Amino acid sequence: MRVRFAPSPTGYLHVGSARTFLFNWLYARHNHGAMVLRLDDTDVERNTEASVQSIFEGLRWLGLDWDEEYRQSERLDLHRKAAEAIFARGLAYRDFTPARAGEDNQSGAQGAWLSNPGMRDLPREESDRRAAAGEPFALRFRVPRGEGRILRFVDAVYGAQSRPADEVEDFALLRSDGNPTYHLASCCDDADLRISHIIRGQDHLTNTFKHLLIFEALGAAAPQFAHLPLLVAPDGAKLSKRKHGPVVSVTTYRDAGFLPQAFVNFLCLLGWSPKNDRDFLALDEIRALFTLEGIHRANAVVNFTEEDPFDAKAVWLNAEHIRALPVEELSRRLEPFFAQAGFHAAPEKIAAVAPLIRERIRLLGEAAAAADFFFVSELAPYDAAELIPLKKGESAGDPALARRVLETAHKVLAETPFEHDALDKALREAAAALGLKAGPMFQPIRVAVCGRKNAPPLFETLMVLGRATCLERIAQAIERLDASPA
RNA sequence: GGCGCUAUCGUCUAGGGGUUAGGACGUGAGAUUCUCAAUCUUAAAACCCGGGUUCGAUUCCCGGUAGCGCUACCA
Repeated sequence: MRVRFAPSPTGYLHVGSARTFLFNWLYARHNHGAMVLRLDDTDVERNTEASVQSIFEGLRWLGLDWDEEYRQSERLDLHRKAAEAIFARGLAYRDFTPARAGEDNQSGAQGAWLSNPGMRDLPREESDRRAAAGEPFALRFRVPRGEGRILRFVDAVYGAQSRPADEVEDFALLRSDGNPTYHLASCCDDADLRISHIIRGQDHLTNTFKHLLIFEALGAAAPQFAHLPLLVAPDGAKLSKRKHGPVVSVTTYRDAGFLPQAFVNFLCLLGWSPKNDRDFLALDEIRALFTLEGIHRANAVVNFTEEDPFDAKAVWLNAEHIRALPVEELSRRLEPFFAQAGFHAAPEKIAAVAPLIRERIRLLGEAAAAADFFFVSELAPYDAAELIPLKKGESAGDPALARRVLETAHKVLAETPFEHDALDKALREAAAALGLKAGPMFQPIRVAVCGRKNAPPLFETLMVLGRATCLERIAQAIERLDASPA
């Protein structure tokens, strides 16, 4: 059992490509087969080495591996020889018609594949003579006509497919520069590399009939086919960089702080179902559960908007995976995101912070904003009014009360051991002594210490911050209160 | 235009001749907690349309419609 992923390196790794790789990988690993990575770089004009690197980078980030690696550009001899053999067998012919760049024949032209009349039936002597004279030509496959031949294959996802050969155009095998086309190169390599299952996007479903013809001309058995429903944008169009921007690049997800396992989890659910009502899945589980039968046939929409570039389910899955991570690993994942925000802290510090924010972030990229007060030496300015607890329905609180709370807190924190239970007990007792519930007691402290109302649980936060910082910030909060009007 | 593929809540999907059409995300409401988050409960939310087959179709068949794909010397 051998499968392959064959991207053309013309840009970064696309989420659709990533999913195709994933499905191939899952199939290979589930069935103990080989995963082949082949770079289909026959389009010299558009291929770049940078793209090759970004594909590798993306796949490595996903945590998916492969067993063999090839580049089509290094296999051109094979393709040309195959083309010659096909030509020698009379299964292809030279087409001397100049290439028509950008021209389309969607506008009602009947039998567009016959639009180079004469070429198919050009006498061999004339063809040879013109070729010898150096006239450029494309090599076209001579699709059987008028024989009533029906091309058939059974797709593992879409079922039995058939098409009369008469409806297949005489597609090109070789360009006029002598380079193989995708169809030729791809089939040659699939045959040569003994690929047993081709799992690829549904946009190739109709192309498969051409490929059947090529495999036959090559004298090779056709592999099994499984076509995958396409990933589309909310507007229904196939995801594309030009139309949809960076949201189609896996690096965008990575840089925003998706965990690879979460992203893989999200991707696998697009067009495939474990059929067990579960959504949160680890890679091992997915691999164990994966079958081609679980793939369904309709295109899947990846939801995103201008304001919200990530599918809500992807974000939720990421939050779930973040919570499932051991603290040490989460800390390790968080470190670069903190560093990027200018927070360079010791691993122990990050490990102490991580548990406090893990339930409050959905993307690793949100961590810095959620935990800034743990790292900065000086709190960003905040409104003193935040320090003043409000009763329900009240529009203005009592600054004097806030002041009393903070002064009490300062005293309590100066003499209480910075341990969870001790802080809990001491602060609650202080609240009771002031005739306050926990809420109005804790809020001023929280704001004083974090610079904002919404933050992790108070005692844990105080402990991570440490006594000195807490006392200093509470003192500053009191000053702030005094300085503020009203 | 031709050919092909597809069609279940907003989205990802399960299901399948008789079901209260299931789950998840998201959304609303409530509970809970020192805030936020998390968690729990709960609500609203779908079988594209028309024919046929059938005692009975969302499910099977046909047609329509819509979306997508292919129709390149792109892959």
